[in-house]
Amino acid sequence: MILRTHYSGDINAELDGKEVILTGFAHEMRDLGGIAFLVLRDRKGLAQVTLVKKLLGKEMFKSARSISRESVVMVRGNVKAEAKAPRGYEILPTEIQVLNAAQVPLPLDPTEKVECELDTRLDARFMDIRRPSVLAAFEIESAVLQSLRSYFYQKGVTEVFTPKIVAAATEGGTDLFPISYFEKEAFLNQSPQLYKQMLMSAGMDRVFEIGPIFRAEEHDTRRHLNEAISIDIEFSFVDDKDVMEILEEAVAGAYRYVAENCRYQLEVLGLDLQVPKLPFKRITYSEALELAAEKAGVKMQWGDDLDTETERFLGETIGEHYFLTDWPSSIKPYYTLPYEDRPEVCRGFDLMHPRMELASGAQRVHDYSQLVERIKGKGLDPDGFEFYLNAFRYGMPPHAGWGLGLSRLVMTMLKLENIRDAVLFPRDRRRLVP
RNA sequence: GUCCGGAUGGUGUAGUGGCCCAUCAUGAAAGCCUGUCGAGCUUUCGACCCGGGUUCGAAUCCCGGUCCGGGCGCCA
Repeated sequence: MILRTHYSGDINAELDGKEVILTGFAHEMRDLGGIAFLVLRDRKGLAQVTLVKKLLGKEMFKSARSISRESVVMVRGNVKAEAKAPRGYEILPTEIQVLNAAQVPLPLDPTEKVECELDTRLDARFMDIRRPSVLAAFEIESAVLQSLRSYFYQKGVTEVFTPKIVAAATEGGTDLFPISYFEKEAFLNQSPQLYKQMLMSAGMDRVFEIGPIFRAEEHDTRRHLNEAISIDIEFSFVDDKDVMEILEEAVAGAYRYVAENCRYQLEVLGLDLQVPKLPFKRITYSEALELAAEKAGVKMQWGDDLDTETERFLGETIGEHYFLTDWPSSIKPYYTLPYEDRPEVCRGFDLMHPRMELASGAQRVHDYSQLVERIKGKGLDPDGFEFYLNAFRYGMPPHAGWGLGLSRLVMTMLKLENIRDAVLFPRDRRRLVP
């Protein structure tokens, strides 16, 4: 039993005279006395239901015009082409049922006439998402995922899931959330990194995973969350340059897919989406440092991680997506492969949007002894990595991969101010509910 | 963690010592209106984050707390 024949957005004047059943929320009511207009909203748009007192009779007219905003209603009626109606059609109802009445007052205004603060919106997120521009962002996020998945499948990549509950801090540095796992202590995984590498040793050759990652860092910015969705790939028998091409194609492909398939949502958001041009610029870490020193007088030592100021300067100067490559080995993780002829530089890269980092990846170390040395060099204990290191002892193909933040991709694509706008129920330093 | 800013009806706001039993918009309730499309008009309802202090008088100034926003830090 499906309680509708059409979505509002699917109706057009060509259905003139046809009976339809629409279900959705009572968006607003404009009552002119002898005639009233009930605007019904569902996820594809708005439909005007015209209530004419003479046609409906006093009783039905009276009860229909008293429907509270945001109540869930079902309308059965006939489509009528009508020049005076928005979008050229209206519904003349024969039956109106309130399936579930909404209480008043509402926690926020779903018609978006009145502004609403982020905190208020997140507290009443279920209703916030009823706002068309909020919903549009999440529908676009779904389209981005669809685009990425189909791109990976077309490239012959196998989709996998790796554990989110893990035994130990796998990479050092970042803080993990401890959880209780029967009689043991366990953690929420910060990244699928070690597992996707192990799958290279397993001969899976090309894998991708889209799933949650958890960071217990106490950061407090518009672009960080403690739970995020990461898009990860790992390919065998390729190098860093190859996976950078995969990355830029995946990102540009997502833009293209959204531009072609999410016209309604982009219109709701008032966006004219420009598909980024390929290939993205490649800038080495050293070049970035020089650029920042020359033009902005930013003084950073070679080997320092780029601070926010430098990152922002580079973004403004370059003005489009770009890769930062050839990082100092000292500031990239142990699994990043150093260049053979100059080991102080490594084959790690970041994909940058002018506003922020979107992804990072690398050619990986695949030699067991070298990996052990790199782990030691970072001040970590190889014993803690035994389950991981074992995969390097019996034939590990050379491999490379990256991890891309889904919410950051959507946030930058849609020019959202805060990453919380790109996550349904964000988890940050303070927010655990809803 | 730190620096800056903020907290006023359900929502978004105005108000920096008396003009405020608090402004405007939206909303809610009632009424008028047959083509609205942010409909219009009339009436009504609904708020100064918590605690302490200064003062004849505090939404407004001071102290403490809580919460929120933004920047930085942190972010393999």
